[in-house]
Parts: sequence; C-alpha cells; structure tokens
Amino acid sequence: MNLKQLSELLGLSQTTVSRALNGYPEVNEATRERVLQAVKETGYRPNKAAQRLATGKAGSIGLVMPTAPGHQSDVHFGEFLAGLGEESVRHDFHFVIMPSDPDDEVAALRRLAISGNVDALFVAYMRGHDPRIPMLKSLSMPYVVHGRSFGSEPDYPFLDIDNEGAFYDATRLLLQLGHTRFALMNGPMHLDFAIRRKNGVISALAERGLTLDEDCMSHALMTDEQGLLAMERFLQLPNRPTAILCSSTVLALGAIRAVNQAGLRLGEDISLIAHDDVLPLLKPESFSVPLTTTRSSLRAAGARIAQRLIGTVKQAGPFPDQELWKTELIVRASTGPAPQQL
Amino acid sequence: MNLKQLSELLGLSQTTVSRALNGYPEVNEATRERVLQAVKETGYRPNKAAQRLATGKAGSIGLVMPTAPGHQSDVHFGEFLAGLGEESVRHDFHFVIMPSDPDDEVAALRRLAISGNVDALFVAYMRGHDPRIPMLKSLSMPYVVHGRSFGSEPDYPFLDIDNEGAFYDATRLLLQLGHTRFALMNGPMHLDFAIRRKNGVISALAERGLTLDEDCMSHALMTDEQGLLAMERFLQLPNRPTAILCSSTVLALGAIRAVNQAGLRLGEDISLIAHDDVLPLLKPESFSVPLTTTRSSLRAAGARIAQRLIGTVKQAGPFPDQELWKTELIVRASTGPAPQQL
DNA sequence: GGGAAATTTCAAAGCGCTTTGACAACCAAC
DNA sequence: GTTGGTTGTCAAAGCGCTTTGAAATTTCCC
Repeated sequence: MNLKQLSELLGLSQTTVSRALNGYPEVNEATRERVLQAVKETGYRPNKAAQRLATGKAGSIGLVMPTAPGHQSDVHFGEFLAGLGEESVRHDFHFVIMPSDPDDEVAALRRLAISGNVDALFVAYMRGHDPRIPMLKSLSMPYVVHGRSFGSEPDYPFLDIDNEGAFYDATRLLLQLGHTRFALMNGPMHLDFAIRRKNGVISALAERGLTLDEDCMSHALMTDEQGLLAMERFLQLPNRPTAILCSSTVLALGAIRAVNQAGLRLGEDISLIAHDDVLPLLKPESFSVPLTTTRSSLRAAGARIAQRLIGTVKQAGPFPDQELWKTELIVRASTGPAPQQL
Repeated sequence: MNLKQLSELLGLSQTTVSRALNGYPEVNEATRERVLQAVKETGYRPNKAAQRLATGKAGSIGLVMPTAPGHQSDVHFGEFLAGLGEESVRHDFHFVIMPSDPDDEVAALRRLAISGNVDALFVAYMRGHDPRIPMLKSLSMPYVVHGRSFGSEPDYPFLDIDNEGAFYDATRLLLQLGHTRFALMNGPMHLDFAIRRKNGVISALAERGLTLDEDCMSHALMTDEQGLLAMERFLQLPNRPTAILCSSTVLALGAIRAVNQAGLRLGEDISLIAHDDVLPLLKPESFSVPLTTTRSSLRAAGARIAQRLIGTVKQAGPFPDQELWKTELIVRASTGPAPQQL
C-alpha cells in the first residue's frame, strides 16, 4: 500500500492525503478523519526512503561508538545509549551508530555526517582541544557535545556536568574530615572530564596549601582491574594516602578489592569518594561498605541530549545551547575521619 | 554535487556514470577510470535516500535494544554491539537501534521491520516459545536469532552457544572433584539460555543420581547485587552447597563478595564455575582467586551474526543457517576438591 | 565491404513521497 | 450580482538515484 493507492481508494489526491497525514491546516477536518480511518484499516505506512528523499530529513540522530578489536566496550556507553534511546523512541526517531576506531573518530564522524543518514550528531568522550569541535562547526548539521573540550572556546552546544565542582566538593569533604594525604584515581588523561576533575581536586587542596603528588595520581581506563592496580600502587607508597577520589564506581570496585586484600578497612583506614554515573549495575549503596559518591545520571544526560537534538531538527522551539549540570554529593559509609597519625 | 551534475561534467549520461560507479560490466574500462577520477576530484557522494528509494535497500541492519526507565542497561548488550559494529562498519553498513520496553519487543520489532529503515533484523534475549519467532517468519526480511527459543521448532536461522553442554561439562568437572551439593545461579528464568544451562546441570547430576534442589537455584538479573543476594541465601542453607555454577562473571562478582564476607575461601570451601562472555571489563583471570569458566566470546558472536546478515542482504553466497558454538572450559583456581565432610 | 554480433552509451521511466502554484467552491459584503 | 477573501482540493514538478529497453558504435568474420 502506497500513497497513490491510498488516495485512489479514498477518491482524493495524493496531495490531500499527504497533507491530512502530516497535520497541515488546509484540510477539512472531516476529510482528515476519513484519511486517518483509512490508514488504520489499510495499515498504510509512508515509505521512509521516499519521505527522506522528498524532505531531506532522515528522522534519525547519529553517533560514533568507539570500538576496535580488543577495545573496551564501555559500560558507561551502554547506559548513555539507553537514555538517548528512551527519548528518541518517544519522537519516532531512531539512531544510527557508526562504530569507529577511537583514533579515527573525526573521520568517522565526517563519514556519518555526509552519509545522509542522519539529521543531527552527538559526540562524546571529549578530549582537550578536541579536533571534532572545529569539524562539527564546519558542518551545517545540528549537534550536541556531551562534555566539553578543555582548551577550546566554549561556544558550541554542549551538555556537561560540573566535573571540577564535583571533585572540588568531594575533596573539601575529605579535608574537613582531617585527611591530608590524597590520591586521585582518574580516567584516561586526555579526556576532558579527567582534566577537570583533577583541577577540582588540586584547587581544593591548594586552599589548604596541599598538593597532589604525581605518585598519587593514576590515569587509566575505568575498569575494575585498573582500579585494583592503581590502588595497590597507592597502598605501597611510603606515606600512603588515606583519602581516595575515584572517577567511577567501576574503578572503585577494583580499588576496594585492593583495600580488602591489604587488610585495611574502608571508611576507617581509607576513605573513598567515587563519582557515580548511576549505573544500574553498580549501586553505590549496595557495596559492602556503601560508597560516598558524587552523583549525576548518565542516562538522564542521554535523554536530555536526545531531546535537544530532536527538538532542533524538528525546529521545536529554542533550547539552551549550553548546560552545566551540578552533581550531588551523597555521603555514605566509605568516608570517615582521617585515621590517627601512627 | 549530484549524479546529474557529475554526468554533465563528464559528458556522459547518468546511466553510464551510475553503472561505472556500481561496478557493472557493460562499461568501458577507460570510461570507468574517468568517472572514478572525477568522483575523487569532485568528492561526489551518492545520495543515500535516493539510492534507497531506487533500490529498496537501506544498507543497514536493525535491532531492538531492551530499555525502559529504570531497566538495566546490560553490559552484555554493549559487548555484543561492539562485535556487530566492527563487522558492519567493514561493509559500510550501519545499524539502527530501536529502543523498546522489554515487554513490548514484538511490536517494536514489527515497527522496525516495516519502518523501511533496515534490510535485516537481529534479535536476542530469546525466551522459551518466543513469540518473535513466528513474527519474524511471517516477515519477508532476513534475520538471525542470537540464541534459540526453547520449545519452538529450530527451523529458523540462529547462532547459539551450546549452553547445555557448557553447564553439563562444568557440572561434571565439579562432580569429579567430589562435590555433591550443588547450586545454580542463573539468569532470568524465562530466558532460553537459562533453561538450557539448568538442563545441563540437571542431566549431569542425574547421571550420579543427584538432583538440584529448588532452594539451590536462583533466577535473577545478572548483576553483582543479585549475585551477592543469591549467594547469601545459599550459604545460609542448613546443608549448604559447596559447588556453585554461575551464569555470568558479573553474578560471580557478587557471589564472591558473599563468600568472602562469610569468611569462606573460594576454591577451597566453595568451588565456583562461571560462564564467561569475555567481557573486557571483567577478566576471570584477574579475580583475586582466578575463576574457572566456560568461555565464549559475545563479541565474536556479534561479529559473526553481522557477517551473516550482511552477507544475506548482499546475496554474497549462502551461510549456514544454524550454528551452535562450543564453549571452552577453562580451569583456574576457583575450583578445587570438595571439602572434607564435617 | 557488408552484415551479424558484441560492446558501449543513452533517454526515459520509475521508486513513493512532499510541495508549489493553480483552481474550484463557498461564503460574506457591498 | 459582482467582487474579494477563505477553504479545500488537485495536477504536476521535483527529490537523486537505478534500471529497462533501445540506439549507436565498434568489432569480427567471411
């Protein structure tokens, strides 16, 4: 069943039927009703490819999924996708995923943009001075950046959380509890959020005249394995840290295993605050010692970005171009007063 | 730049240019060279929407991502996606994701199929007597099922691992080590793989005249939290099991925490074998006590399914319709002889 | 050199939709 | 009863590609 057949069935022109379907005002309400009824009965569905060709709109948003043989498939990515998905299905959009080697993202993004398969782009895993930003600007296609790019003029549309503020607050809490020896277990060094979180820690420490040693910083993929390794290193330092800031609950998982293995008690010998992306798989409150966290839902961010992108494509009102979400600092049992000096 | 302009530029007809581009034989090699050269210089890219309309092929495969507000976004899903992605990018395919409430998958799948956005479908998370199978059969669109559907005639294209065999073998290993009290920590009861794994355990036990108590079975989402809860229950049983079979390394994570908390030693007081989907996030060899596992790579399965789907769409030779992959049983330190009777 | 066969190219007809510009049909107002 | 403004409907022209069927050109063989 196509439009032509449907219109013949109804004794109307294709124009009228098309207009009735797409909510144009210049159609008699009675006629529209008839058309809608016929659609129900015949199960007519407009051909997407033809719609696309005619309108130039694809009804989909595109994104690049970093993946390579052997590359980590990131839990955080799946969670974000879920948010994006929930929102797009609500608007009858779908999304197109272009897998790409993480080293080749600019090219992948360009391919996706010119493929004509998408109306808008979303990008994540931002780095400092990210080359994708100028590229996106040069494209005439709506986009939203998840995160920001340190070092680039922030004049592009983004949604980010206040990473620096989150880790500043977390650090201050630990300072107030009397801790003086800190360590930071961070994501890969080149990623924007990692830079900002580090800055947050450093500036809070600086207020008390403290610094963060090179030894007390780790930059790695956010896996439990890396968390374990990093923590083991920290614990072997001559003057080992008592306060740990951790960029993910996944890292925390490994870190805590290391703490346990060393026979230390979390929340007493070692205090730890992790950033919580609200992964349903890893609830900080159900850790054996519930985790103090800075919280911001990755899924909610995904949904919001989808909303902005789709709204822009549909020209449904203006959206704020730049959003910075505050995180919540939630205190649980993994933080406690600094242990007495030995 | 479109085809018309390009052909005018070359002084050729659209037909010839189109044929040259698409590798048809009825084009002079010299002409083809000229065309290809012009494409390079002008950066011409055929309009996808028009191609689709003309050919009826979308160049993409579709899948339904189960997601709902509050629903688990599954680590296993992301890993599978990575495999699918690696392969599809290799063939210039992309995939379209339709998010859907897990209770509404049949409808979502149908929407996706008739949306005209995809050439082929992939489905996973199969259940017993899965209603999607008859639905897929009724569609005239290629598809591959990941897993199988217990109770349905296996006359549809699938790729599955030998779940029953894996758990049969794992159980036999534990039996040989002298264990007699078993527990099974499984995925959700309605899922096909869970049914088959359970059968594998039961039939291995039956050979020794043993049975699996209702108490010693848990069916739950495969999260570490559920693993913890299930194991805590097992450990409180009057005659507690010494051998645990576990459907995922994620479940094992929680289970092991419970074992530790109870002051028991893994591989001595309790033996555990988990199924390992080769999640890069959770390597069984880097657990504090390395895990004995049945292994089969989810990512490889994703890649293989993409290969079959794309091959079918492109009519590139026949593929086996049904594949059953064996798993590997890899023995590490989490299994040991049954402890002496008390 | 002529005719048949093979090779190369082309004009035109779709694919199924949207949208433009024109045209009836109707109403109110003078 | 004509004018002017709405309303509702339509025919036809795209959108940019593929593909059919025919025509033009070249090649081959006797």
